[in-house]
Amino acid sequence: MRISELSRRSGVPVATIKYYLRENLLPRGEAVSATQSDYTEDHLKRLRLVRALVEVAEVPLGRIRAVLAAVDDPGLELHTLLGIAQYAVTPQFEAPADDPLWQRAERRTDELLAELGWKVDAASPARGGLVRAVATLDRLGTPPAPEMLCGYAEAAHRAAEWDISCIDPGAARADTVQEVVVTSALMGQALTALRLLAQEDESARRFG
Amino acid sequence: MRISELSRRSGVPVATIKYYLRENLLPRGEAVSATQSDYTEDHLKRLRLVRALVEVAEVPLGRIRAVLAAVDDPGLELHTLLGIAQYAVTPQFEAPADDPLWQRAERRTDELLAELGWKVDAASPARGGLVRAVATLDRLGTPPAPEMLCGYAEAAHRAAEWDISCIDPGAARADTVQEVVVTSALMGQALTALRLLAQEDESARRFG
DNA sequence: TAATATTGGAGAGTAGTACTATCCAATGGA
DNA sequence: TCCATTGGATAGTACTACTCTCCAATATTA
Repeated sequence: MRISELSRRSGVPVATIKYYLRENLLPRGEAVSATQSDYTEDHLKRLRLVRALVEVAEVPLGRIRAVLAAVDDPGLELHTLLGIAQYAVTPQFEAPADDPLWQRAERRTDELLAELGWKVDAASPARGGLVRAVATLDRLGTPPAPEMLCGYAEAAHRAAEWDISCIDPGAARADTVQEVVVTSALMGQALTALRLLAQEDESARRFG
Repeated sequence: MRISELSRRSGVPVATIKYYLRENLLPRGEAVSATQSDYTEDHLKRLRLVRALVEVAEVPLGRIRAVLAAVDDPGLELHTLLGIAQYAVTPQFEAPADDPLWQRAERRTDELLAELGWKVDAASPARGGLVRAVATLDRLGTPPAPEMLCGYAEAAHRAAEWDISCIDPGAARADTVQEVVVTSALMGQALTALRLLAQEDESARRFG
């Protein structure tokens, strides 16, 4: 198909598709002549993936590029790929040096992880994100109760079990890979939305 | 205290504090002379809240302004305030008209909510966010299984129970209000991080 | 008291992200 | 033949969140 049809079927403007081609977020179509390339269903699929990550998961384009490179790398194992997908959707930041509050948050986080028996990389961006949330709550004068963190961890574990059980390690790799990335990013959005809805319901029951 | 001390104690540059003053994210200090104003501990508290929402929860400044107006409105009930806080942290978007995929996602979402017995506003931004996530997963060819959505909902409900049970309706309003906003936004970050950590652990157990 | 620093206030400038518009020459289709 | 479309490149735009510079009026300090 040509670029105009790709645009029509995806709902993405031609100018934006050209931009994605320039930015290596979408591979070039096969050149048919100097003024025409042929795009396939795979291009459409990839374009939809990019739009899903941009619009819904709000992943910056630079991160999406990294995710796509991982998706296209046939040598990567699923566990590694999941790590890359996670890295992409987790905002990075540097930990402040010599902040006693931060160090306390790190201690509390590591204690929680030890108690749960979760084996995670100490350099995991998700661990950093959790430390930051705990440290920030502490700074604002409302440190989370250990039981609350534990309850949250149980809830998170329940969701993660579904995520991982959805992965069929025997299925065709190309399909699995996109599914891992998509599930990690979009079901994260779903969980966030569901928590807010549950809050609304619970708040209505108690106060409304 | 003067602006330089406010800057030192908060870690926020003076230029940024001036910007927040201009943008009505921080009330002006009491004018002592033509070149000096007095800032209080409340200013520091407010500044920390703004930074927490900007840096950690990644809420845009325009939304933060709306949240702060709600926080400062003494006439608002807790349930209403929670709604405003939710509205602020949920990105807005308009639903596509006449998209059969979207309509299917709406049906599935409403069925889920009915099954769960959750009483939520049909115009709730969180409901919109859930519909969008479901519709996007569908468009990408991996619609979430109903049991999975249900499992996620249970997990979300668990977290939300903690959120709401933390609220003491009898406590001093000014404190409660900030706690509601902060819990909603920052524990959301914590939940996201915990889910990724749980994924990492679960993935390591099964594949790693 | 003189020199230096700080402040409030305003406006302009900057950096990053994600497009969007315009232009061009080379086709392609009616 | 002639008008629309395409690939390719460059420049411009919109938005957010600062950051910088300047000014005159104080404050502080040597």
